[in-house]
Amino acid sequence: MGHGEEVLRRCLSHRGLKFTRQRRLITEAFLNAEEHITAEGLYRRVSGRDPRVGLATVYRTLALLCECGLARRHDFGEGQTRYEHSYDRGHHDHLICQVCGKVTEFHHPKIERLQKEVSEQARFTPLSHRLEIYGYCEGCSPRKG
Amino acid sequence: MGHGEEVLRRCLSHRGLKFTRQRRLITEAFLNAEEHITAEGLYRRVSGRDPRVGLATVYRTLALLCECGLARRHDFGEGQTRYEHSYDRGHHDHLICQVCGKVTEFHHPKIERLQKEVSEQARFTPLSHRLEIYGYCEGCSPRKG
DNA sequence: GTGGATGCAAACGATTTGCAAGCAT
DNA sequence: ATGCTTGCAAATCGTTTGCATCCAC
Repeated sequence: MGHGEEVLRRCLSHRGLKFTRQRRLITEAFLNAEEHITAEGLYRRVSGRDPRVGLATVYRTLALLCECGLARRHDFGEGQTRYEHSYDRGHHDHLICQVCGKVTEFHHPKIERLQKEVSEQARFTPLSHRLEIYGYCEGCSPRKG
Repeated sequence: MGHGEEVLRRCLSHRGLKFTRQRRLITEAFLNAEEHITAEGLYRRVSGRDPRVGLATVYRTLALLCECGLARRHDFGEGQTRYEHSYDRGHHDHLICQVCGKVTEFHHPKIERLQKEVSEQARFTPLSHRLEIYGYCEGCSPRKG
């Protein structure tokens, strides 16, 4: 069992919740899946291994993973939520290609620092943030070639 | 008639579309409403003046306002889209209070510049971006008082 | 007059929930 | 045993769409 599942197990037992077969399957599939997976996509992956797992359980488990700090929700404007791994990963932001949908991550400490400055000026206590840059990735740029 | 409506009228006629009573009512209500209004909220406002306007038309008109550059969609994670005025307004970002839901705007040129830098490094062509900082506004801060 | 616009209700798609049965503790 | 979990189907909720009628041009 991977370390991520161990985290979930602890988080569950701490709250008097159970570590079931479905939760293990879904968590394992999630941790091994591509970043930024969809609930549907994860459901399809899990169904491949065990067709008895329901979509509702995938949603319920993803909610738990978020609460335990193993997943993070993202809305990239596609009409459905994407979930990304957040265990043992530093904070990062996203470049989103409007043509092919590719999502690239980046991290920029200076931007983070300036965000704190802005918050202070507004007497605002920042807890988290979300920075998304939309445009064309290298391959989809119209001025390519 | 305000300047914003004039913009819509031009944008419509340019595409062979019509400037109807409903579109005028909805646009006027939108431009006079609070920033960051919901389709439902705008519908309620418009219904007050003319109960014959349908919610579907509000949605359809908001889509037009977005296409004409008079409105901008935002998802603040409430489960419904909010629309903000974007005519004659510079770009800005948002501080969102997780307790009371208050949205404060800010603008920080240095952050914008750094975003361009990051994009260049990734060979990404930025078209727009979205920066949201979530936390506690002054009044809702737990360390208040 | 004509093609776009409207209202209504039905359709939609992602997500959530009620419930009886199942299973981890 | 106990009560949290599950699958299923039905419900929800914001948003979109089909269609007959209406109206700006």
